[in-house]
Amino acid sequence: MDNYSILFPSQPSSSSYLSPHLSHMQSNIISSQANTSLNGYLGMREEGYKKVSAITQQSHENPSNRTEQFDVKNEKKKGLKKERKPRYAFQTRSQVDILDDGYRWRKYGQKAVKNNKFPRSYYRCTHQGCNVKKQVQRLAKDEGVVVTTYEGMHTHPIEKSNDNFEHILNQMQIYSGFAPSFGSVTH
DNA sequence: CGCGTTTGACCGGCGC
DNA sequence: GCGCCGGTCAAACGCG
Repeated sequence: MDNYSILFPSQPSSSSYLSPHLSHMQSNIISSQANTSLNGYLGMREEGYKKVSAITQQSHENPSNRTEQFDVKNEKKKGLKKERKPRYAFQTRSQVDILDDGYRWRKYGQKAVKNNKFPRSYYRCTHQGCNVKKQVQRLAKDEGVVVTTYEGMHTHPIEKSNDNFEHILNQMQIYSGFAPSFGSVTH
């Protein structure tokens, strides 16, 4: 956790090691809604999503309930494509992939990424009724950089409230206008 | 025993 | 239609 620092997308990588001055955290948040060139920097395919609707993440997709999934399929048959929530990407310089952010995540998949020797991991928030997902992936170019992509927003409080990273989270929420999950590391 | 991870299978979309 | 690709499922497994 000592080497948590932010890589600013708009800056050359010359001085990518920064002390964690998290008041600048918002610079690191890339919204898929904004459709800026920053997405290109991340090499993500946010623009490839067909529908970014502003629906709240309701339980239209219950992992443990097969019948509900059938409903979703029915919906799709009516011509409704799978709706996508906006996604938010972070870049963080860290040795470890697992950035504990105060929420509880359950890993549900891992896939190899093309042109990247590192795999991408898929996590889902384990909170009841919370369908927030995130993907964690390491940059092929710079293996010191971890890209975390959040999908959806938490509608529930953080479950852990540990050390000083908690107030950092608050900072982020203030600056960015949404409630990212990021922060404390269980040490 | 409850919860989280691992990992191959599966599935839908898309390009050819 | 077929194969690739990104994403998800779920059974088996691991661990406290």
